[in-house]
Amino acid sequence: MSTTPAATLDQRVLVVDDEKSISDLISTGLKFVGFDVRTAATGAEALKQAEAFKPHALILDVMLPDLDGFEVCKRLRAEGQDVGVLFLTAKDATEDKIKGLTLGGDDYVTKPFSLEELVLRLRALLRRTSATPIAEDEEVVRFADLELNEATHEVRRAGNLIELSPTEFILLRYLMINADRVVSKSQILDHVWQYDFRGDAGIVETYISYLRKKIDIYEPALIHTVRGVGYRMRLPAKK
Amino acid sequence: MSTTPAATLDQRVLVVDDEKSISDLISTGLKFVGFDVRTAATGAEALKQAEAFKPHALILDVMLPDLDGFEVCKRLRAEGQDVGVLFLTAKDATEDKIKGLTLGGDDYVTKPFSLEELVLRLRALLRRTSATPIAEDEEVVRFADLELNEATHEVRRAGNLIELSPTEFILLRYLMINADRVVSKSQILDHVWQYDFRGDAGIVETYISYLRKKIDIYEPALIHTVRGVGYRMRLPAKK
DNA sequence: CTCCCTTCTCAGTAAACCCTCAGATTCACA
DNA sequence: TGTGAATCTGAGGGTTTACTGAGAAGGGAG
Repeated sequence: MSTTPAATLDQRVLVVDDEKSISDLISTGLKFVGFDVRTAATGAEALKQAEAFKPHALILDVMLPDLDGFEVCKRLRAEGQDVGVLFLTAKDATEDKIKGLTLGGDDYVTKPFSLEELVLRLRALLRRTSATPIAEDEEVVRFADLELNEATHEVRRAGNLIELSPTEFILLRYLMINADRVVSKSQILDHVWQYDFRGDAGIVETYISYLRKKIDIYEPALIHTVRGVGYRMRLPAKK
Repeated sequence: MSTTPAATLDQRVLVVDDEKSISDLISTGLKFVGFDVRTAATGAEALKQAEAFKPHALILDVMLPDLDGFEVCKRLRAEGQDVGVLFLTAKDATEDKIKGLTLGGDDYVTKPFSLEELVLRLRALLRRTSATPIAEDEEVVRFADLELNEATHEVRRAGNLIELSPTEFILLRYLMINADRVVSKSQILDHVWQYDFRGDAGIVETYISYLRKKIDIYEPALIHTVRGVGYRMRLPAKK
């Protein structure tokens, strides 16, 4: 859905959350973009699964019914499992627990999150923790004369710098990654907006409008409406 | 995260501390910037490890359950192991023990420290103790017309000397080392602030503000906010 | 002990952002 | 060409986020 499966094929991710709705959401989303996913609902189960599954990364809720996320992480590391961890935390979580996470390449995402945001952070984490050094342009998404850099958060069209708000940035990235494909408004809503968003899909139209005013003031227009279906990023049809 | 791994690749460091949380912190941080790290929890273990591992440097807590740090150091030297040592001491340690250390090229850092500070001192120590003479500008970080000298602790912009407090210095250095990349407030907190800091990430905003008033009174501004993400040091965008 | 520097907190202000809504516009199809 | 549905977009309000000045707390130097 969001990138070509080949790019992440064989990357194993263990998702640990006791809310089934959340772990389902994440697991479906990740499977779709090509990860090999397992889930666990408790800390104990996570430890057991990790041993057999040998994941490249963990997505780990800090609030679990038995052990907390940090404890799970600690025990894994003690066993020598060298695995990057992406923690899920409530927004108002006490910051002192969070502190120190980014040192070892781990990271955290606050609930509620959007799928794209999660995948983005997961990929960044896997890049950091993998042995191979980070190739410069692994962090750049391109389409036509559009260029979106995840490391610098810069967006350029034909070399011109474009300022985007956070939501605009994620939306544009989603469109670019799905270039040439039609994505529906509800798909966009599911991926780009936080999962607890309970508003109208009309918000997507608003943001598409914002984007057009920023990136399609240049020729040719790249964002196209497919009436009754959704949106599609493409170059003008040849001939 | 903080420097290019290549720069320190293959440098072996032995970390000796009986508090696991501390040695973990240091070890993850150092591994991440490219050092080859081993750990030991006691003086005896340290001596054993050192023999096999042949580290280029030691990070050595002075308070160990068996031998104290100085004793470990003495015995190593007696065996002919010529290795630089970075001592870790409590803030209130008797200074007379510490004095005289810097004569031999060794150094010390007081607990609690920040990771960047530790890495900074470790690198300086390795430069001093390595056989190859110290290249002058290995100790200078540059970005645009900004110049930060690690040896003299001097900062200049367009030639003008700028007075910075210790925290401001480390923060600026962190931004410069990560020039062009966006660094989040939690990343900054994890690297620049002491590991026992239990405050709000808002402190980072305050210090960014301090820095701006000192270095961005010159044109062009170099410290840029990426709303919702973090900060980024960069030259003005072309176009 | 006093003064000065530094660190950190807090709160008020300013700005950016997100979202809703409604009127205008476009499109498909009869 | 007329009509309804879908889409576009400007305006505005409420919320969030960042900036900055003021001041308390702590430590070190003289």
